[in-house]
Amino acid sequence: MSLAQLHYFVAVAEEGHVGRAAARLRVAQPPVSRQLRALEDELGQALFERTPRGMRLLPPGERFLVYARAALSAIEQGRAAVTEARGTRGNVQ
Amino acid sequence: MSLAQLHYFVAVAEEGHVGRAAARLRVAQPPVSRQLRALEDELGQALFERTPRGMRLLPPGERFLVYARAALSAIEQGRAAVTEARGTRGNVQ
DNA sequence: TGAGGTTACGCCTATCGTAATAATG
DNA sequence: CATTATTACGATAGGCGTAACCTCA
Repeated sequence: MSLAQLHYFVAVAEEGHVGRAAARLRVAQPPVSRQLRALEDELGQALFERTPRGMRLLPPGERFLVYARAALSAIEQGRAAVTEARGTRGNVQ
Repeated sequence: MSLAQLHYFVAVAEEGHVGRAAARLRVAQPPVSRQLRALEDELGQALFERTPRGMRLLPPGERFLVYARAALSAIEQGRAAVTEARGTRGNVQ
């Protein structure tokens, strides 16, 4: 699993469309499609249903989405916590 | 930032020692050392103090540790949530 | 037959491990 | 001078983009 996979997964879940997700991510479609499949392979579970109209989340995908967002959010918070720390690093001892 | 960097960071924070962290991660020392530095570079902030005895967390590192663990934990929970879903995927519709 | 997703393939970047090097108490 | 971290370097693997292909209503 990789952070890119989580980002791609969330984007596709939100767009319901690999093409739009890729555009939003400023990446070509194939990487998104591949990483999505790799993620499903690793989890041993399909996360999306493929339809001629796009991608629809399956129940396992819905469940995973919650934690994918949580993980990405934690990382952003961590980044912010460290960045805000600039100037507070007096006590290096 | 990568998940490997987060794993490496947490291991080093817990071990206080790149060598032991690497052994625990079943990886050579250099990758751990490099990824740690890359992480610090990306965050624009030192996370550890280097001593001849090993590595000690600096305040920004302490702050980041909380969120790094949260992110990794969320991923594990996500994995579990999907895995447990096996057999519950009746309503694919 | 058109909209959308996937596979093939070549290139490029990133990461690893071994070995050598630096730093510090 | 021993312990620990870092840098050099060659080899490998992973990921991207373009282009071609498949599928289904």
